[in-house]
Amino acid sequence: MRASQLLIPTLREVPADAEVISHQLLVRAGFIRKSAAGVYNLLPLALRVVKKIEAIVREEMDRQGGQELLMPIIQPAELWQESGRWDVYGPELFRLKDRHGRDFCLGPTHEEIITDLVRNEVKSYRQLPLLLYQIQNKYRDERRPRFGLLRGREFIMKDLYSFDRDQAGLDVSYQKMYEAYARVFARCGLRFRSVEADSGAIGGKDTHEFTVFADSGESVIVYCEHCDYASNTERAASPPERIPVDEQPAPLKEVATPGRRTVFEVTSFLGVNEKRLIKTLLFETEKGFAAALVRGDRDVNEIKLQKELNVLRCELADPQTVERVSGARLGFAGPVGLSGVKIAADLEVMEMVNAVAGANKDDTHFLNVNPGRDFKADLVADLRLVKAGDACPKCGRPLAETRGIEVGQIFKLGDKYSKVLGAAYLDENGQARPIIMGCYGIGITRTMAAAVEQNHDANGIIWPFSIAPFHVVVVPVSDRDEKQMEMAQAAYESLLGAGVEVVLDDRPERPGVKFKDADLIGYPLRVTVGNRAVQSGELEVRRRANGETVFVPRDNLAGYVQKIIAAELAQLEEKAQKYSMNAP
RNA sequence: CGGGAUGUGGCGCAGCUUGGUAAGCGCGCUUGCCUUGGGAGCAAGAGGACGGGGGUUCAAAUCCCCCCAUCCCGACCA
Repeated sequence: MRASQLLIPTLREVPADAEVISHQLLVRAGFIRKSAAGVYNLLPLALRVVKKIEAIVREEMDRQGGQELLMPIIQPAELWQESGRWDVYGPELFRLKDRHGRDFCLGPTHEEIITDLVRNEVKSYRQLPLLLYQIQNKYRDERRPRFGLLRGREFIMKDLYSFDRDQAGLDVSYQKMYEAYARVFARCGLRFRSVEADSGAIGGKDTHEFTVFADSGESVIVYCEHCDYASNTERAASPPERIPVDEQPAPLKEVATPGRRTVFEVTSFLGVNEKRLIKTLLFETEKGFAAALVRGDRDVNEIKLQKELNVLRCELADPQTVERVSGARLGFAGPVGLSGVKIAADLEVMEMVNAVAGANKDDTHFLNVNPGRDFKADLVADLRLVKAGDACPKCGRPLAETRGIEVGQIFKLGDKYSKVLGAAYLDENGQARPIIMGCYGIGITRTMAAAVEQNHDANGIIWPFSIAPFHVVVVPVSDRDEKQMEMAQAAYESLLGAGVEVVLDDRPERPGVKFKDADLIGYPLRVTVGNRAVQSGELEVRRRANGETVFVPRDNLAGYVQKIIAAELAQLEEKAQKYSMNAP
């Protein structure tokens, strides 16, 4: 392709509305343009990248026996009503009506549609297992779309659904997808990790997220540097820290703590360690108020809490509510004598002896609070938010923390959807059984953005060879120098002939402009044709990633470039290989 | 949804406090000359009526009200 004819509108300045680097660079380098908040045009370069990622995904899905199909974006409300999610999904579901007033939605996911399809078409155990997938646009009316392609309202996703006879079959399918996912992201040149995750509203038990390490990521994950443990903090388990105590419970005692509101203020005023304080946080749920108790130096994991309380809504109460419910200003709530509130205590709290806690009275705390004796917990569970430095639940060594972008997630659904939607098969004995399902998503457009987050420098994007929109750009230094243009043209044609994806930058621009654009766009290789090349017959091949430059005789160019590309792809394949048959 | 901010040619911004004497700058774009190894130079041009609506005023980009859009923080997140 000739740059003079391609739509690659590069920008010199950073767009004012782009915050994260992938958003800035994709806009500046002419890959995307915004249409509305969270809705983007994918320009020719971006579409090429998307297609590259899709091709890798297809290969890996097919390798595991996946079959591609295509399901509708517009989905009838009836199916969603049948599964119960029409009401549960909330305002995030894009809803619309047709001219007859029938309700539809734009699919945010396709469990309903695929389950409907399968329940109608699959009747026998002989038809199972089945791995069906599609690559399709998805719609979620996010409350707050942000970060460009990282969190859009319209995005491209690959979703695969597995259908098995039983749990053992599901385990096999899950295993296959785990391997496929690791291979996909390795081949895309991403540094990632599979992490244990929370299954959220989709339900199901086992689930892993594939997370690309990046500071701009929205998920916080903890991982162990010594073993293979990694988990989203939303779900990370936290074995209680055992603190040996040789004290005997002492009598409860009230002390004045005037104006000491925070954990730090109270403990330093009383001269005790934060680990001795019981932090009491009030939450409002649809089932009433709940108090979460954790040690003073800990934070509450609201997702764990919500799960343990078995509620849909769980929000930290505001100060007025706290005052009303506890009878004291914010900062003086405690479990002792707290009534009308469900008390959920973290495991660690139950082991405390002679602890400090709020007295539900202004400017007052209790000393020598002993769980069980001074208050009863309605619920004892792991409620705390894991953070860096906490012990790894697998090997006990300190965990590290990092941020990441979730590019894929795999779930074991079980019979959640097949039961409500009535997707069953007849087994060998003629017995009807629910189909056991799994679902597996990869954010294609998000993966593209994540790749930019991980692969860029001050000058622009550095595409991995496997997903670069083009492999090479040929840059004649002067468009007015006939010999250079001729040589560039010949180089371009020889590369084209060799099957290399190449752009000839034939624009009448000064060399600086073309070099800057080449770096910004992120072609992995640049072939420069200047006077030196004309005189020596050797072309300059420069690697975008490290600036390394090699001079290659013109007749060897195509072969040389082919070799580099092959080597780079082989290297990625080698990384992918490591993940094969290497499951959770 | 709560809090904050912004909206002026394609992009980035100034002007708004103290209404009038102004729509201005840089980049980009067009034409010509010149230049050609890291976003050159000179010259001449095209392009906005200031997010939308209403109001105050002799007079509004500037003041007031409503709405919309966009971004940030939070909440939320198959």
